[in-house]
Amino acid sequence: MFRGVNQINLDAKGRMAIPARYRDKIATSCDGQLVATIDTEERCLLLYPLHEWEEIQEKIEALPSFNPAARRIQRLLIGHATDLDMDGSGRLLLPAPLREYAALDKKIVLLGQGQKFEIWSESKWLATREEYLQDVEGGMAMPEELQNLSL
Amino acid sequence: MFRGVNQINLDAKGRMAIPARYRDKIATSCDGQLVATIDTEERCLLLYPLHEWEEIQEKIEALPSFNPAARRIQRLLIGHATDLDMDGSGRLLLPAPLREYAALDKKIVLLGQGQKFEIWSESKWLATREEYLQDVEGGMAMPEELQNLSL
DNA sequence: GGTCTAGTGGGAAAAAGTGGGTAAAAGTGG
DNA sequence: CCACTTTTACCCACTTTTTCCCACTAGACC
Repeated sequence: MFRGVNQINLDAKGRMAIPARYRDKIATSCDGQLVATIDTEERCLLLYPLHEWEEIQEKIEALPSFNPAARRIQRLLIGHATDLDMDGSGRLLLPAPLREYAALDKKIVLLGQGQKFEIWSESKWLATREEYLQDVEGGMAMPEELQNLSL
Repeated sequence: MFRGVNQINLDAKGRMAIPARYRDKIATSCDGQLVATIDTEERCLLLYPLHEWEEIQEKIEALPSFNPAARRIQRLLIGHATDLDMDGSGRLLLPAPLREYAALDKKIVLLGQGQKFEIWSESKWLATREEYLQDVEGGMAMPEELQNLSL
């Protein structure tokens, strides 16, 4: 399980150094093979260990292909999914199209999210986080399961 | 399984270089033999490994031929299906009629979509993608299978 | 304060992409 | 049916990009 926020700098070639504390887990769980794709609701990227992604892709491909909404999801998610390998120094090269989608410049944020990571531009992440906090404060509607959660 | 976006340039002869990361898979799975046809819903092309296409063609041929809608699909899909071979440098020559249908000029995009690829003109793909993202944001109606998908 | 490790940058070798030229084949006309 | 023209396909060479590796810096922990 991945968790935590990490501020990371992209270098001039678009590479990001995976924080060392995740490297062993990634190396053992998927031999350094990851898949990055876009998040369709927010302008950020999702980063999965290879086998996690393959399960998801199977589910997406199994959707009825005559359904327009399903076709869209297939095009967006599978269409943007890109295999990435960690290099010898524990870095990932994020392809230009994905960097553009998420507006990643030098400063980015890597968010651990259980089975996957999310990659945000730092500025976008900070803005979105503020927005979320406002919503919670404003008494945003919550599903019942959430209200019964004891932290 | 194919996935990912690839920006590709057509050369003056209408050839497109298949990205190297797909070549091995194509060479082993169908000995470099592919079939391209049109997508009837969007102005893009579909690219299948030969045997994948043959299964699809059998299904299309089996449709009731007295049904006008079925006849249309047969004429459009089978009618435009064209055998293509990778050349020694891993390139495909896209025939002029197909290029015209999908409005392919120099800059095109190859989208991995599981068992097949889609080929788009770059400008059309970017426009369509924006449209899709808007729809997702706007809470477009989704099939039940999709709502239960956890990514 | 020294050593080790994570992070960063850059350079060189290899591979991928691009273009063009030539030979073969197909099509056309006499 | 033969010859000529045009198109297609195959191959080779060059340029650009990518990938891999090594070295340096900075920070942390002993």
